[in-house]
Amino acid sequence: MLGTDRTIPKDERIMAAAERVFSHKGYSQATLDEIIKIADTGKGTVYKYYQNKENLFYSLVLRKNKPFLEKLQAVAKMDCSFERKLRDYFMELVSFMHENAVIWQVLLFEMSGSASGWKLVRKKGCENQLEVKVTWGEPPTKAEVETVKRYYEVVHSEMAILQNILEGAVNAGVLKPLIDLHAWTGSIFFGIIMSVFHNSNIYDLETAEEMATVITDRFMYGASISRK
Amino acid sequence: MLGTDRTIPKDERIMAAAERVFSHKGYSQATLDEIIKIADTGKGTVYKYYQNKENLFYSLVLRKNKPFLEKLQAVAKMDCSFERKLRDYFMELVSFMHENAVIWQVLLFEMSGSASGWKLVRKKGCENQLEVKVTWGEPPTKAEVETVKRYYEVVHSEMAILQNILEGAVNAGVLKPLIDLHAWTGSIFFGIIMSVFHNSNIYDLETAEEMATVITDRFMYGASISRK
Amino acid sequence: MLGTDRTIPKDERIMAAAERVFSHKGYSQATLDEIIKIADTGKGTVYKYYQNKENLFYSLVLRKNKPFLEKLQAVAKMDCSFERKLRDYFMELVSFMHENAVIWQVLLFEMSGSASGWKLVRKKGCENQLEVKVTWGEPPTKAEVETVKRYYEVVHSEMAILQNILEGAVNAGVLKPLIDLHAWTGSIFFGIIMSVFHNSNIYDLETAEEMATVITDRFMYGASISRK
Amino acid sequence: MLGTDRTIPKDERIMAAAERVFSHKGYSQATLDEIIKIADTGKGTVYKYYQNKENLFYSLVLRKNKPFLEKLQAVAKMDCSFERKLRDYFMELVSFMHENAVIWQVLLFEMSGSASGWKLVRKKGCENQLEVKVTWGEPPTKAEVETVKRYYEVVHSEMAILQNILEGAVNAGVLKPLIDLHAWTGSIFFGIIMSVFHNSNIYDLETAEEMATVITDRFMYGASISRK
DNA sequence: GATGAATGAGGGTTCATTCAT
DNA sequence: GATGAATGAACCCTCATTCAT
Repeated sequence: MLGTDRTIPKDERIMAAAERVFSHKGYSQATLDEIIKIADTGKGTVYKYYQNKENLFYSLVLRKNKPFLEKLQAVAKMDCSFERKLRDYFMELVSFMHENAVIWQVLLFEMSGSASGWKLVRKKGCENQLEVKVTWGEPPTKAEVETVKRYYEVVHSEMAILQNILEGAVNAGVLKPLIDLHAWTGSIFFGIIMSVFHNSNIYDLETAEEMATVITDRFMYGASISRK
Repeated sequence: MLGTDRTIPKDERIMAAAERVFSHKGYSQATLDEIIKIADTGKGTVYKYYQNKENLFYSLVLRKNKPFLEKLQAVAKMDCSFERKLRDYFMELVSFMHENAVIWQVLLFEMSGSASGWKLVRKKGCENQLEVKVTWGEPPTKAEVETVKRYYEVVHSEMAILQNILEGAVNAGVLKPLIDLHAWTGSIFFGIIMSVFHNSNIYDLETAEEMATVITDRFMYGASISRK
Repeated sequence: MLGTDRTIPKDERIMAAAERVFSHKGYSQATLDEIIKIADTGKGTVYKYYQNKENLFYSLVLRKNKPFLEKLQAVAKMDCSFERKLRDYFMELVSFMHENAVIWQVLLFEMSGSASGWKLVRKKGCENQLEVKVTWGEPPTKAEVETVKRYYEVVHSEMAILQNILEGAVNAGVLKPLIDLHAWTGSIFFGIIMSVFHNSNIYDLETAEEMATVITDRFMYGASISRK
Repeated sequence: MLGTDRTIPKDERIMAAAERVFSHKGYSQATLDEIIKIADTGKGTVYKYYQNKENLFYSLVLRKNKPFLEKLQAVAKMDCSFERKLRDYFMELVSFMHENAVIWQVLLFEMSGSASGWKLVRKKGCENQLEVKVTWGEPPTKAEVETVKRYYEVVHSEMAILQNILEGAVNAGVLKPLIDLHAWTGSIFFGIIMSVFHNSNIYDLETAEEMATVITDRFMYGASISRK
């Protein structure tokens, strides 16, 4: 029981319990009852610190994301070869996603918003602006948009760093010019994530490292034996 | 109303309605009430043809997967260049995943099994065997394992074909030897899927084609400007 | 137990139980748990027939109001002296309000809307139009306005008949011209209601009759044309 | 923030906050959280000075009633015509009820006691004695009776003064003899209150005055000795 | 004494599943 | 066989009240 340790503040105990439950059950299947049971606390306490279930989840995501982002930024700022930089980024990504697989799966699913009949799409040309695109049903409320936007920004914050690294490499003449850099970034980013999600045998540092190396190499030089 | 056409058997009307609803709402948010309303049938009828909600979802997945697999197999059997084959496989994958984004997202989530405290992992060396790996809590019942296994196998059936294509190319000396071919396959496969999930701007055949070409090219020759 | 009689349909059993509970506890203090216990039914059943608690209450009000309105209308259409007509109207009002004291008290309280920071006010000059007047806090949602409007209309339907009777009398020269007839009507109407609410000793037909006579008499010889 | 002024004692700050909140939200919708936030005090403090929510409400009622009663008594003691006295009483009543509409509405509702399956009824003939009349369910506990009795007495204290005025006028031969004076008093008293509750257009002194005049006039020339 | 973190019973509401018709 | 009325466990959330600090 996580909650048994009375020295840890309630809000942290709740957060820890939430992490465990969301990690195991995903969002919809997770229940506050289970969380408070693990945190050994009352139901009202959760609502004191976190407004509601969604906010608890979001808080968890933010909390996880913060140190992760810092690591990624540190990588981006490193003074070293592009290839090294890329490899390190991938390493961090692989480690993190392995540890937080379920939660980030939920995050990505919610972020896509597709299950609600609408999406957030970057405005063409103006990539910082997001616009709501309704595909069916009722348009979302402002609050709903805000929620998805927050999720979107979490993921985007992680991707943006990769995009920067790639951009730098293109400008430095190390990479072929990439049209639609953003799409490329997404493809790599999501590709790695999904691989991690579905390869549970990567769970130690060594394999993570190995995986990062392979991915980097493949990204850089491709799989073909011949040259184009 | 889909169900109005009385000539169509009930089970098919239910299936069609289920597709519509699951595609829109995902699994948890989908309700039988909405499905039967669209199918214009009684609630008991659903339980007659499909044991329960989960089974209905699975049946839908199977039904969608079948023609998709056939297309992929046709691609694999084509007598043409590896590159063409790859490109065509990607095309089919992109189209299909675009059309069935929400359902397959659910499928992948459920398949990961982590949502229940345990996973299915391929036995090292013996890749056809799956074993249950409990990460916490109670071990799953046989029925639960069976459920996840079924999802796993659906996805695996799609990936296997890609793996075959790659394997052939390696053997033919067109591709560099790929250690852990399975992991590679997963990486590519999931990378594409995720890109599709999160790029709503791919929605017509033309862009799908373009995307497939780019992916193929990148996979084959990499992004580096120089040769290794 | 009201619900024991299996021959009565569930929705009527629920309605009967709701009447009992709302009559006893008012709106806020009434709980669905108690209602379903009395109705001997499941909680979901309530939501099948009535969308939610508020709707259940409103349905109850409508159901009570309908026969009451018919009686009042019958009185208004009677071919007799104005005084007789008025007395009969009062009689019906007194009986009804005695029987449904708590429910109508709730109705009037909710209708006033004052506890929500806004009111429905008749537009000056244009008495059929209602407009929202915010006195403090957030303006109400459309749904909230609609709810209060419905309550308002129930009460108004009862008052309108009295107003008609009075108007007829003024036109016939039996009553002094009454400026702001609507306010007058309200004053009389609410005065009677409140008297009933707080005079539990009026509970038989005889006293109701007596009370009606007294009220009529008092009203007439203040309002009668023939003096001052 | 009402509570910011540190010179005012806590209990008064709480009372002021309670007035604001109960006036806005009614009883059930009012929360202690909002009250203590406005009062800028701790939750425990409320329970120190006032035992519980109900008691806080009652204390508020008493506090409001006291100066009001004094005004009414002053009116009753005035040395002037009955008509003037009546008009002034009405004026005070109208002003007060307008200002305290929500709180007094709650008060009247709770006072009726019917919300709990029993009522307080004046013993016939012996009007000062109250007896409990159970209409259904369990009889109330002594404490519950006491609570309702307290509310009853607040309202009665206001009505009693009107009754005195009327009684004096009857004895002085200004008014017709009124059988069941108490019922009459209630009818007038509650009639005015309800009119105020449901006429939000009375909100300044001038209209209050006007209203009082009209009511007086109407009452008088129906009740005046000089006719029929 | 004053506080406010913590509580948990209880509220309205949803929905997969059952079973009598 | 097909139905859909009925169910009730389970959900998220609120808030009056307590009590350790």
